[in-house]
Amino acid sequence: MMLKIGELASKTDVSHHTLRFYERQGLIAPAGRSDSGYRLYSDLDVDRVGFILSAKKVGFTLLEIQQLLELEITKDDNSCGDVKCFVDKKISAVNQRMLEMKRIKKSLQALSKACCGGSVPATQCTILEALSEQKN
Amino acid sequence: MMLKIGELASKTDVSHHTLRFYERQGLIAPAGRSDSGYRLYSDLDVDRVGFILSAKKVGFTLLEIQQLLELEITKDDNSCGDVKCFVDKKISAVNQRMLEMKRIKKSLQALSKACCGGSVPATQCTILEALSEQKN
DNA sequence: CTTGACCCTAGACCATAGTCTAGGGTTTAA
DNA sequence: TTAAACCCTAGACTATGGTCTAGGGTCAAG
Ligand SMILES: [Zn+2]
Ligand SMILES: [Zn+2]
Ligand SMILES: [Zn+2]
Ligand SMILES: [Zn+2]
Repeated sequence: MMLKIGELASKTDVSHHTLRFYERQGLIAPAGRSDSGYRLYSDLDVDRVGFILSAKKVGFTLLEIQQLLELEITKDDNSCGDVKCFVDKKISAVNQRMLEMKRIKKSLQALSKACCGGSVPATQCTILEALSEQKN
Repeated sequence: MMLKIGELASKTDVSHHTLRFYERQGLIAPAGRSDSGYRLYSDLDVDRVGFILSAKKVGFTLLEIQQLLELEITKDDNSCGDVKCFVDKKISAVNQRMLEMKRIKKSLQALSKACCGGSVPATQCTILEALSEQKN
């Protein structure tokens, strides 16, 4: 019933290095310790690693996951609105980054389009010229 | 005609810290040094900082900018095709990242949609439940 | 001749998410 | 009893793009 770190590692496919790293980051702590100081994890801890992995898959950072876990643990004192708000803020941040990436993509495509791409020397390459242009 | 680092910094809006950092990264080197060891920059160096800033704006990393500068310097020996290929590879990478962001955005939106967002306790919050779900 | 503004090098520090090593101790099985 | 396999802590190291400090040297004006 209690797992040592190596067992948890193979069960969750998270390395023991990473599990200890998550512990230092305050994401997970073993349910107890053996007499010799070995970490001992319970089934709840296994679930917790699952939560962390799920949250990572949807793009949350470790800090955000820490906050989500806090919400989870104290969920009786939090409302659905609190949790949804947390997710919606993340959606906004993701949207922001996507807009920036779209801008970048368009700029790059414009550069690519203007370049002949031939085997002629790049002496007059429009890409290099565009990047060299002074915007004063 | 020759600028000291502080002058280049205010001219380009790049801090002297960052200029020295770029130098360590091999992006730019002063045209010369004064007797007392001060960095002295030429007009070409000003252009070079402009190139770096332009390339940053379209999303290139410092390593990529280093490679682009290499292309620029040896442009007589490179073809337009080489330069365009470099940009197209970057576009592919950007597309990859955008796909991943879209996946994340959709997941987050699905989570948000399923949650009632009300002021009821989050004890049965579908978001927390979805993240807790085991995918074995 | 001192003050302030500038310059120098070398190196520490920040976030982010780990990975790995050194140098020990423990457990288990042959 | 000894070797393998596991565990422990503490801390270094990776990439990325800087920022900042410590502890000096230089230069110009008053
Ligand atoms: Zn061309
Ligand atoms: Zn071209
Ligand atoms: Zn609800
Ligand atoms: Zn909810």
